[in-house]
Amino acid sequence: MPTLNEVATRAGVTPATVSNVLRNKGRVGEATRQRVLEAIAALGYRPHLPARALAEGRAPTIALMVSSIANPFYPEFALAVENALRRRGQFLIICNTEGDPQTGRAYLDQIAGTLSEGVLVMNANLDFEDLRMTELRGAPVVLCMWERPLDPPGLPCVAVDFRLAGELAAKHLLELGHRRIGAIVGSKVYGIHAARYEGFVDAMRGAGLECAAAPVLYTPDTTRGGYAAALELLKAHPDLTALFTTNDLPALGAMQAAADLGLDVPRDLSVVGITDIQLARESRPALTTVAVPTTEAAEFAVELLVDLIETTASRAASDGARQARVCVTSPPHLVVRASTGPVRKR
Amino acid sequence: MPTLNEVATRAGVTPATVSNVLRNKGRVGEATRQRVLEAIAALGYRPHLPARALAEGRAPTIALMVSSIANPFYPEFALAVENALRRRGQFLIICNTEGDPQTGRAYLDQIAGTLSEGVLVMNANLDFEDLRMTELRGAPVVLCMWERPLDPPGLPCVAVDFRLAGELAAKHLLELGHRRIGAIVGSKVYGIHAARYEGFVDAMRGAGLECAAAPVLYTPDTTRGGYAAALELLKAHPDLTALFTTNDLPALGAMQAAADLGLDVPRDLSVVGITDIQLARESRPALTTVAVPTTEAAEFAVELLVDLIETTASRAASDGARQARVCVTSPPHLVVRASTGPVRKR
DNA sequence: GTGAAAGCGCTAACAC
DNA sequence: GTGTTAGCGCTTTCAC
Repeated sequence: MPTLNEVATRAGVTPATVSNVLRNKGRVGEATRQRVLEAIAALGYRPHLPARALAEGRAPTIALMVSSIANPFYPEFALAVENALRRRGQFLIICNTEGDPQTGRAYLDQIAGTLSEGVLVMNANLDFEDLRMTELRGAPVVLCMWERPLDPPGLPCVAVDFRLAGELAAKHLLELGHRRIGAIVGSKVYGIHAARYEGFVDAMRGAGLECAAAPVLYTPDTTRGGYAAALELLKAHPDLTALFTTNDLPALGAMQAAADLGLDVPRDLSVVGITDIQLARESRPALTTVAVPTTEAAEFAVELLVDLIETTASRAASDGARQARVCVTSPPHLVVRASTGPVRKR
Repeated sequence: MPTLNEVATRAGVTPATVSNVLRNKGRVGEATRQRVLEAIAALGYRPHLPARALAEGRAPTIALMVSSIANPFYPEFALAVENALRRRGQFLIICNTEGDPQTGRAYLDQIAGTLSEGVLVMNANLDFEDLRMTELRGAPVVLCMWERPLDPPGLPCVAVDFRLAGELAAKHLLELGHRRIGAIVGSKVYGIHAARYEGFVDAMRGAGLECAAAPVLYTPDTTRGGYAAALELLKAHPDLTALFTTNDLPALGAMQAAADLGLDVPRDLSVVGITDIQLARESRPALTTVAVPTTEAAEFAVELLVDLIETTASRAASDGARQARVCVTSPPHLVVRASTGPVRKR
């Protein structure tokens, strides 16, 4: 591979000039610029990114930490992130933590601040301590889907009003006349679905329904989890006419469970989810859900991260204790499809 | 961030020694080793990956080119790749080409051989010329899911016997007594589903059925595509009792179309796919499909790529025209679920 | 066993 | 406008 030096020799200039041409910095005469560009083309020169990273003190990649890229929601998000990064000439490294804080830490230790300029964190079950440590080491961190806009985590984040999402889902069911509503809450462990459930509870209370009356089940945030939970819930409470779930995957699972129990969705049972992943549109019946602005969140996250990287670079670790920035997306909104319908006596 | 040099000073040795300790190379006295390790721990030293990459002449990442990481099959594959890479201390960069050769080329130009030591290519609609160019530049390339083990592409690849997959799917339908079978072939454009269809045709011929009799439709390799194709096929040929599709996504779409036409799967219509993505298990009815060894393919691909990287590094571009290696996975196998059943007069 | 020195390919001050 | 000079943080021969 040709180096910048060889380009310089061939064009009869010094490396510095080639570098300037390459990055449109410094003043370069039009004639020289042409000669340099010709040399670059002739040699097929391409900048060596690690060398540039070393010299600049910043690498052209960012890391996206997810528990598993195979979870259907993450790829949609990752795609949006990659797009935003590509526009800025950055590259995306995918880090699967497998929900294990140790694996996450190992990744952070290895690449944060060296190979990766910054870190994007989707629900990956990371230690907040590790993340703060990462920040201190000079690699900005952004939490990608914080659920409580009003209750920031002490780390920069993109916040989505998931409480509202839960509320909208619940209100939709209430408006359809449902009163006996079961709730399936994904991943209590990670603690990220609490706000959604709160929104649900608020709406129920608002309708004069004491929520303790509604059966709740906590379950892993997967189709399988939703399936099992729905089965259990529906067997224990045959009078339920609707199921609220904190995520689309469990909702999809719940619909399968209903089918297996011989229940027709939405005639016998209404099901509503949250997020609006691609699958929600494609399931039969298509899932009614509260759509979350995924792409917007991804773009905000990248924007915020890049911003932090710039400022971190400039202020040379002056005031560490500054307020962590939080960036709120536009609100989630209800998408009515075929999985919900008016309540019906059975 | 502390540097290797600082570690050396603190431990009272030279950088070379620290480097040796770090990589277990060269002889280092046990006492010194201890002092160095202490210094590393005390300072919280972590190697600067770009610097190492520059010095070693090789970066610790590989690039995975896919048309879109949001396509449900790729994340499963990407997960397996990431796992295999992580075990080897390499990192994964995701490159979405959006099915556009230009975008692919831009990626290759930027990172192949600089940021990325090698390139893994999933069906990403890349120019083979660009790939060969990439190889010449010193960055090995591996095609991840070549469909014809017997007909290598002139690039190193992991081959899966997709012709057999098609054959198995067809034979399954034939054994169930189906004779009027429609075929939905995904993405003729990319040319990657031809072998699957060939296998289907072979099996049909083997059963004494002239295949021209079976209606075929080419369509994008998506749920939506399968949906539209199935709708068209079933309307034009109401006598069809089964649908063969070259991929799971279109198969899933076909099942939706059947449902929307009031057909019961599998009573009125059997549907079979190829691949066995996660969704296949989770759909209702669960999809009968021919499972492809995804994880194995991912592991083979990484192994092959790493191998090529080593040999490329050692033989200093001596014999360029060597035979491209092809690595064949274990054969696909039929997974019978609920979407296929015995033929029934209607 | 450990140290000294050169260099990987590039950027960034500053001098001319 | 363009060249000169130092590094960036690490690995790697080769002396000692």
